[in-house]
Amino acid sequence: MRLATWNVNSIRQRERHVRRWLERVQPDLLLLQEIKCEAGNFPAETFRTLGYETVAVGQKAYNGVAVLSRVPFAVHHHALPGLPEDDAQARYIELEAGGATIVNIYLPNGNSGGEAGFAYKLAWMDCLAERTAALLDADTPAIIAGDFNVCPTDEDFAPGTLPATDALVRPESRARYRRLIWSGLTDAVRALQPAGRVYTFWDYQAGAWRRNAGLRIDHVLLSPTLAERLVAAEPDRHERGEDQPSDHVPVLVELS
DNA sequence: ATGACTGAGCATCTCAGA
Repeated sequence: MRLATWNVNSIRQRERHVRRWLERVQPDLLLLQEIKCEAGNFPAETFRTLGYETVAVGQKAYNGVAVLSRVPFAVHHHALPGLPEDDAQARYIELEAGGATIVNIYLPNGNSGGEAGFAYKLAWMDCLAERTAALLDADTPAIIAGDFNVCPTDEDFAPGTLPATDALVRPESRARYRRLIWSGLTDAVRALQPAGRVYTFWDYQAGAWRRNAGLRIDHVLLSPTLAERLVAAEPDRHERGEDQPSDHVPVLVELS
């Protein structure tokens, strides 16, 4: 099985990029974040003609997640279980496909909205940890993937790109990411490339792509039995060099 | 010294992204 995650920064601006990428790579599942539209405006028909069925959870202007699949699936949750009922931010889809639970997340950035915005990020991460612990306790094969908005270690961002006060690297964010790892999940990319510069995002500003001043914030986490089947895991840097690209590239994982 | 974005929206600025 081949699965990818990709923050597209507006599906309406990136529809042709996604279409071309699906034709080239042909993954079984593609998890999208920041579709930036309501579910009814998601271009599902475009992807259906390529053999992919779609589920989208969206809202106007911000956030939004979707899953494209060419294998049968069943949607289990349209929001992160445990969050307040009135939380309307479109950041989570959980489904079952290929005998595994697939969780697609767009984790809050945490840099806007002051301390309240950062507190929301941390609460969201606490809630995610509860959810993943429940899946692992039940021995459910699970993949937790998406835009985590966390650089797990200092090796996961280019020197000088972020101040220590940034929500992507603050100790509180990293501690919660580590809790996910310590609970038994495997970071697929780092399992195969334990050290060195691996990035999934390059800012549009200041020539970040040209200087390779990137961040590694898009992750694929695997439950133990799926981690044993890990064959490949790598960001597709090619996409960042395309015309009018997203600031994130796809991360592709292959399981035997 | 360096370089100076992108997308959405009740829009021609503001907010968010990271």
